[in-house]
Amino acid sequence: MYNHQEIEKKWQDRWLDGGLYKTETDRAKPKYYILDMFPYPSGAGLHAGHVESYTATDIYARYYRARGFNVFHPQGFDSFGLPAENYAIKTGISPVETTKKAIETFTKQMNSLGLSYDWEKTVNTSDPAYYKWTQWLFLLMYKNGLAYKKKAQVNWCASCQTVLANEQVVDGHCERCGNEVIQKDLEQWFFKITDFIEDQTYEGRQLKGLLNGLDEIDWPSSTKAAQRNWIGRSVGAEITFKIKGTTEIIKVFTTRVDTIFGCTYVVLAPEHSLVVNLKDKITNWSEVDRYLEMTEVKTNLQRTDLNKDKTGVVLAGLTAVNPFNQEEIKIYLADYVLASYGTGAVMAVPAHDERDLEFAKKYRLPIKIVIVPNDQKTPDRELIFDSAYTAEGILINSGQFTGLTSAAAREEMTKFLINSQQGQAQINYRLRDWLVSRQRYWGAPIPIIYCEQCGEVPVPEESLPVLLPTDVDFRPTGESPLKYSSSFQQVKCPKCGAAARRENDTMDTFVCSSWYYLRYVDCQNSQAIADPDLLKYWLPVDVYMGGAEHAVMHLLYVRFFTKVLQKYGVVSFNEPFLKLRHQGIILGEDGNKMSKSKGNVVNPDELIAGHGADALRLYEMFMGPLEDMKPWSSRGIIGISRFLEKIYNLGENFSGADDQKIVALLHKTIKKVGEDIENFHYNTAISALMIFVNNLGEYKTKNNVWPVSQNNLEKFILILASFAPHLTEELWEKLGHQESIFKSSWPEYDPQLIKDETVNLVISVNGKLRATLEVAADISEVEAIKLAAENETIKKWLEGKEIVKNIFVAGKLLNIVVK
RNA sequence: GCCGCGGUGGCGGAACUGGUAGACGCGCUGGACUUAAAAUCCAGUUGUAGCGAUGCAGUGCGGGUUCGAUUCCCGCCCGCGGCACCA
Repeated sequence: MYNHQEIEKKWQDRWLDGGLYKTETDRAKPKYYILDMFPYPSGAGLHAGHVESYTATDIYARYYRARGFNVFHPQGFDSFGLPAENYAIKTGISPVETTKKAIETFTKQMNSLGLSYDWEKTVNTSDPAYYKWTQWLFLLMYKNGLAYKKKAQVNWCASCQTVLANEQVVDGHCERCGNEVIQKDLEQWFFKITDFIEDQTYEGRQLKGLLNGLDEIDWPSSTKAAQRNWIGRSVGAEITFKIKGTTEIIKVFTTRVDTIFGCTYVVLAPEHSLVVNLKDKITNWSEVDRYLEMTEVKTNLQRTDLNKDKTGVVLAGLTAVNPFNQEEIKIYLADYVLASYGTGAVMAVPAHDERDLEFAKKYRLPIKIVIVPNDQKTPDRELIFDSAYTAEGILINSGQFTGLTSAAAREEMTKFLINSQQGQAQINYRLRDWLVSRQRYWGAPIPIIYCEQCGEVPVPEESLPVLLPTDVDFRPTGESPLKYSSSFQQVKCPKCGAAARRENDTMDTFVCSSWYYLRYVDCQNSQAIADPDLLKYWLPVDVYMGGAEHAVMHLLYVRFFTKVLQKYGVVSFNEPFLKLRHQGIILGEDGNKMSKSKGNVVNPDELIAGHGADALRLYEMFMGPLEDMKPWSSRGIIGISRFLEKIYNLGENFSGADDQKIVALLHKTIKKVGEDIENFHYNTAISALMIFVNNLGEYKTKNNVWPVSQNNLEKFILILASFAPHLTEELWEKLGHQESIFKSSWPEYDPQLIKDETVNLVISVNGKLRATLEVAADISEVEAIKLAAENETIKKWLEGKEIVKNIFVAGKLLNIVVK
């Protein structure tokens, strides 16, 4: 009987005690670095999604080891963060304690899945030996002007009592707790991620930026697209409008200079500095002031609500001048223009922009058509009044530019702007610098000291790490709890020695996870972030696996860090992860997202106890394509248990000579499973393994003996081993092997054996299948036509018809075209 | 609105560069074993007409290219994900 509990426990103990997964040091072998996104060690333990992605990489790691690669496959813990801190606030138990316990649980659970991690290579972001280097990296950024403090409108979550990065605000709400995010004017630390959007040259080296780097990596197109969207590059022009009778100017940004002859007014964001500067010239100030007050109390969410009516107010007494035709136009203030993007001002072209049209209709502003479709037919005014013509076309009513296409006009008009010094070509980005400071306790302290004399002073490298104090009150107050730790605050200025105070804020946990992948290779090193030789040998990561929810945030930040590290010579590569794959979300059995409240959560521990780790691994890989979202099925895993029991039975009851058909199928299966693993097509790999067993089963004798030689059975077990490590290791031992199956090589298939001698030749008439004939694989067209003509069914279909032609695909089909 | 991905039996899904649609698994139906059930084994299982051989229809919808289309092209519909008053 197949007793999975006994077998799995036995081998897990032996593997760990025997150091089976210890990273090899033989540098002669080609390396292969396979990495999982490390988990946040929550108190809830592993969930089905963890099992899915960790199993996927485990199979990959075992396969590449069998293929002769020096595989590096570590795992660690992203342990700083809010849940542990919030738990501490509730219970008074230190995050240090809860984190330690959670990591123990996670490690135990991962081992119970038979995952082949080398636990000597691990990281824990809340360990001072780790965050010392997080702080070191902060200083690297600081020294190179990439970390700076700035007062700005920032995102504030009142529930988490901290500021957030733009990436952590989803639809105006906190990514963590769902609370609505408000804007606050605060002084905060930023990383200059915007410096790395485009390619740059540094000390004679070409460094790829965040945009172009995407072209060189094998990542899902959706993830690349998400990053490009987030960066939001727009190519256009900056144009200067003079304000009549003053020395002031308005700069606007547009991607459609070609429409500028249709500009009938200019709009400023309420926060625009001109409003205050020109207060004296504005004749309706009380009205303007009322509008300013009204917009000030609105949240960002309210202001960017697409469904609301556009509002605005004219700046009476002011007139702007269109630099192309000297037309004098009105200036409006409206909160549909964002202060944070471009110049905070736009030229309004109602005929060719929906937003401007809506505003123009409401305030009865002129609408002037300057672009017509390529057929030169002027769209009628009624139509324009309904909906703006936003497509490109041919320019009309545009002075010397009339008749040009939109694309040509943009070029010519930009030249005109440059020559007349009224503007320039301009590229704008949506991406803002990364706000990294947090007013929370459970994170890496920012290594900065403030001195009355010397100002902002970085902590000297030799004083790192700046330890997170333990004498704190966790309760959030809107200021970092570190402020109230006396041990933390007692510090002398590193420059002048006078009494000073520390920076109270900690770093965003995404900073900790932006570099962990390189620490694994030398995780004990206290002298350097990692030994350059080790970095050179193992990096970059060959395959990275994790959830698609990190498409922007983690995956963008980690690329940014890598580019910084490359620029300053810490690493020699530009992109951290050559190949990236996402595991799909596993839904509850009811098709909904798993959640405690819905009661549809599946528990890996229970499944391992009931069906075994091998069954759980195999089933999650069999459910469907790895990257797809798919519902759990408690029946489905039973099908896998049946399959594994069959194999156990096969391992105990086999004998005899091989059937040639079975041997051929075995070699085909070896080929298919290998190729499928390489492409992460685990579902079809498992299907192929099942087909082999099913076919072998058909030749089974009456007394239940499987007709296969030990030699060939071993080959089958070897290709199954990556999926079901425990069962295959057990059978391997039963077959008389002393050494682990995971020290064996992947079996080679014989190309001669997988060639079919006969094939089912499809005979179709006018493309419709009418018969299949079993024929020699190398049958000629002439022979095939002859055989088809003799076939009764085919005869019937050809009766009274004239054969126009025959299409013959060797070894596949013959299509007879008749009239 | 823009960008990315997808739509195939009762269900999860398979189908290489256009060439037997529905592999594999679940479920279901019938049978064997059993006092009975579970487990296991055998047969069947896209719909439809037919006792049957077999025919017809069929991969979201409408067109097209082709000897032949789930696969390629055009136009739609629907779902998921990203961005979004970003000018």
